[in-house]
Amino acid sequence: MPGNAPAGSRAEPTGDAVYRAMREDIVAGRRMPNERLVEADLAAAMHVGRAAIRSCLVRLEQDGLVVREPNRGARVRMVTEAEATEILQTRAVLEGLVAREAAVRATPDAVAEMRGILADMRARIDADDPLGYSDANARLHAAIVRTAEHRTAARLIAGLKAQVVRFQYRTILVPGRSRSSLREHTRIVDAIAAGDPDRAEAAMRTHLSQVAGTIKESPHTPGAF
Amino acid sequence: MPGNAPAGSRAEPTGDAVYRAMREDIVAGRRMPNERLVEADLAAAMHVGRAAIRSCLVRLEQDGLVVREPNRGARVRMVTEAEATEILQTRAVLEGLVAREAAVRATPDAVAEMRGILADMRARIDADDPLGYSDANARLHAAIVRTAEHRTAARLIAGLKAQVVRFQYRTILVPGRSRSSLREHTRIVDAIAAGDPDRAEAAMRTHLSQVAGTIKESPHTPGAF
DNA sequence: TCCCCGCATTTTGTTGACAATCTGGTTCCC
DNA sequence: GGGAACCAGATTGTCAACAAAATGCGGGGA
Repeated sequence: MPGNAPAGSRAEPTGDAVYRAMREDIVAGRRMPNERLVEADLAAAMHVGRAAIRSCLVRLEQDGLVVREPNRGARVRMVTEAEATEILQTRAVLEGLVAREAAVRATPDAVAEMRGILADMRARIDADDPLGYSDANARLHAAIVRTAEHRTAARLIAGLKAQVVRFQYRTILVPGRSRSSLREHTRIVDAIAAGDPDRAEAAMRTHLSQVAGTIKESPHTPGAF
Repeated sequence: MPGNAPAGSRAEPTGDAVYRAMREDIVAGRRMPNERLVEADLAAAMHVGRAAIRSCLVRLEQDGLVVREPNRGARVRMVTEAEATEILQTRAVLEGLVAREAAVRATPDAVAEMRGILADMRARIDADDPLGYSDANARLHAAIVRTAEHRTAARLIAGLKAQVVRFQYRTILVPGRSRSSLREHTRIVDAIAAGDPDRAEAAMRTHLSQVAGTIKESPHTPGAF
């Protein structure tokens, strides 16, 4: 087991904290796309040296969350609709791989957890709680990724997800989407429980294709975040 | 077209050049795994400030090519065999996606180019030139990726490839591997030429499964690079 | 009125020095 | 003799100041 990050140990004192905070700001939409990220301002706002900000911006650029032009500074990266589609296609095959691995490795405990989350999702639909549903949705995908024990795919998926959370909110408001989504998720979990990798992968891929289709069809809401 | 890096423009004056050089050093194996990367030394060796090296190391860490521990510096990342397998699995699904897209988008010109490369590969086998074959191999994959016009997948694949080039050389020496490899590649190109996405994806995935299998079965050669 | 040129401002890129931390060997005490 | 504290060397993390570059504005000329 190649030492993954020991959860308890301290990482880069300031640098890592700043990175996480900034990243969270961007993915949560607190920083608007195309917003300029001036190093001095950020440093002052976060009570930290400019060097830390700089290093952080480099990392975020590598993550694809910001763009940095040579002598013109950094801006929050604008993800176009076409690119969001690309990203979702990519996520689809990666999560397909993860579902496949999960089907191979799933323990009864893991399956039980997934079924529990499915039940929660159903409850959220009945309670007409789209945000709660969305949250349970995320938990289910996370559980599948965890079960797969595939660090490489997990890392890539996390990176891609961060780039498109902004588009996510569109799907959770489409009427009737939740019910079909739940059906799709149930099929995925069934395949994993049955230990059928092919079916698990196929189910995951059709699920994410549906999501992509929903995003493409849903209307633009430019400044709506 | 969301402005990709305009090839001709100048990027970060020093930073980008240093990054590319260092990356090439690691990928090409001129820096051994686990080798310590001391900022001051690198800065002196490359005639550049420590800040540039620092920024470069941060980028390489995000690429997964180096590991940086808090106050203990950076080292070239050691990729275990198990991890190489993970990476190849991931590449398999990503290149599968790319092959699928290529099948949809392929123009007659693109297909002609691929067939030309296939012919070259055949010639290299007959000439008993494994390095030339390996090179043509890379060119074919690159041509497929180019045809697919899928920037997201292309970026991820490039990142993964960089991490495992070190293992690549094992496969090209396995006797008889070249001929089956050529067969697999021919099937991929046939499917792309026929505009059959499903078959293209399947062919690419079986091909990369074979590669993964070959790597796993081939013997360790610890210090051999 | 419109366009082009030069200047001041803003912001990034770079350098150097200093502080904090870790490593490894040494010494002192039991 | 063994183990723990300690000290010197090395290396990273941080900061402040300087230099280079780009942007935007205002003035001058056609």
